[in-house]
Amino acid sequence: MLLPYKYIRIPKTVLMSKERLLEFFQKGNLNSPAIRNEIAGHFAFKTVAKGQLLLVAGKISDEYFFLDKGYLRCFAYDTEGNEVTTNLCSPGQIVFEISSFFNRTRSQENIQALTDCEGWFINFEQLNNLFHALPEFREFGRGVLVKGFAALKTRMLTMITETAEERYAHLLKTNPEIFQHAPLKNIASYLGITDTSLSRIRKEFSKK
Amino acid sequence: MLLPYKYIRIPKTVLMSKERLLEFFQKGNLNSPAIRNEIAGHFAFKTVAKGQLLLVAGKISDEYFFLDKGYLRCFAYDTEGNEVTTNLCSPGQIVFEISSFFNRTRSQENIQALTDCEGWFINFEQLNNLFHALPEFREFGRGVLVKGFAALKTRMLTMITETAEERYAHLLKTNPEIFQHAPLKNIASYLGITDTSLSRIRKEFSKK
DNA sequence: CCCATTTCTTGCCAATTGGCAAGATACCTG
DNA sequence: CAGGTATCTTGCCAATTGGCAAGAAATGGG
Repeated sequence: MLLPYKYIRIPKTVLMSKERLLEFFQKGNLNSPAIRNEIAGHFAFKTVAKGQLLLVAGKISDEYFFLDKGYLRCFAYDTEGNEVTTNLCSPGQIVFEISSFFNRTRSQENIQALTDCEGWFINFEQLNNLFHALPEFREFGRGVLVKGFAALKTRMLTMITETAEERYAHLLKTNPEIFQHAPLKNIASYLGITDTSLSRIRKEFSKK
Repeated sequence: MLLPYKYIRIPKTVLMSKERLLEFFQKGNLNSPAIRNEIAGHFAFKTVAKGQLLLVAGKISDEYFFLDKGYLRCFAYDTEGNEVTTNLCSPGQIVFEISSFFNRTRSQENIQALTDCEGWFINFEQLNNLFHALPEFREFGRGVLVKGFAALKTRMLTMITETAEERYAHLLKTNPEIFQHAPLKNIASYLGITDTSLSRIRKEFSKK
């Protein structure tokens, strides 16, 4: 029996080239092409369809995922059970739940595809082996953590020092594409406001 | 000529024992006493008098500092030049500015002693050498970053989901000692509110 | 292409938080 | 221990943000 068409179709856009993964390594100061290729060889291809979860709360994050194409969001829940978008991820980033991944504990967060996504992943054991085998890759891996940490510190500072409208204006300037891919209600909770307030802020903002 | 007394006096409480540093290593899964001692051997003693800066904005953070006694705060500036307390640090923690330290860039933040402090530090070069030499210590070092990252993520989530009063109540419950050592205006900006609002929240809160 | 569902906007009003300034309190230094 | 400085509190009022509900718009699945 033939499988239904939708199960065997591979979108034409899926080229499965590690080009951008290798570029990402290069930007992260992995200067030896041989080492970049060696590392990339341990990453496997993965797609996540729009709406699907790359990580489900309660499970252990075991994919250190380089997002090649598409957009993802991370979300947790508040005390009343409402979803709160904790991060919005664009292509060219590593996406995973740091605490669950490295401590091997159940994740508090979910990671969901906002659009159809493609990328490359490696699991904890293989990543750790590579870290211990390759000093350059350790430095690279630390750089990924440091960059993420610094970004979150900056975001926390803006939560303290800026108004909702200023945070909105800043996101619109630095990450305009996300508005094409994430629902406004997700962007609202990411900015720390309600969707109602974001709607009003956008209305005011468009007048200027 | 004799030095004035205050320049040569060493407080009686300064025992300069690495006891708590070694305990901290043990809690961080460094299970070999020999390795713990080896690592501790590279840390040097340091005091910071109340009000003094462990790190000055514009300089490169080069001290990975284990806070043994006392309390520290990290602070940055908003666009109008007002101080914003970005972190409050209690004994038993590693304190440094991650981005400046690992990227060797100028710090945006200051680190200031809220009380007289004592602790142990190691510089970037020595720390990095130890990381490359000792796999266990790398895991430990990663654990320090992961823990700090996770704590900041939790704090960001509370900034989004909780009211100022709830954040205050939470800090009072989880870190009551800090109220003995940090001025309320620092605690206020750490909580993301003005000192005026914190004062009112405390007034309301004490009624309950 | 149509219907159901989700998302977004808007009006009305309330709750939260902030800004300013004055007075009270605590703290440091000589 | 006295005076100056920094911190904290409080009153008054304004700005920001939220809650709810209804309707509009967009989206997705059959």
